[in-house]
Amino acid sequence: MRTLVNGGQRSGQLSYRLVAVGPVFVEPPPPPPAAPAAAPPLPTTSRKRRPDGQPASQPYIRKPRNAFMLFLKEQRHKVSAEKGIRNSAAVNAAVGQKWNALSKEEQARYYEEAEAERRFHAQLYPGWSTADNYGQKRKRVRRRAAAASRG
DNA sequence: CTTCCTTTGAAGCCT
DNA sequence: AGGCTTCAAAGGAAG
Repeated sequence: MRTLVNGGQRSGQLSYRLVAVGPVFVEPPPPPPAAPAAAPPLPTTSRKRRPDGQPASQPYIRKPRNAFMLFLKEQRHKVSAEKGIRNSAAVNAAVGQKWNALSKEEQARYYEEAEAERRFHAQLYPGWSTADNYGQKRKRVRRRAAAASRG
């Protein structure tokens, strides 16, 4: 269990109020197989656009990051400096290759951290689901080609 | 100013 | 049940 602080938030835009409004934290979370060393970071604010038509009083709750996203965030600066590339799309692709080159043991650390972040996120926002963010970004572009080419 | 690009993974949507 | 789509990060590029 972790104390909720207004950790990495800017300008106090997001506030995590964990007042005792209900029996939300009565049950302890399932014990993780391997206790995460560091506290999963709180969801950060996004520079991308806010949901349309939603009141600003309601903070935008972001999806928890998956294992690769954690790896990406950790390696982005290094790879960018090493390869001398600043374009994120190119950097991400390079990090993707590094990710695929990792052993399962090396990847395991990120999967565990991502799992811990998901649990923490679920505690922060018990009723939240990924569907809440559907249609909140982009213009609902059809990207069938991307899904098809990955198969 | 807003969306795209680009990656993998999670998860909801839709058939 | 399984394929498809969106969104997580992120910053230059494109519109």
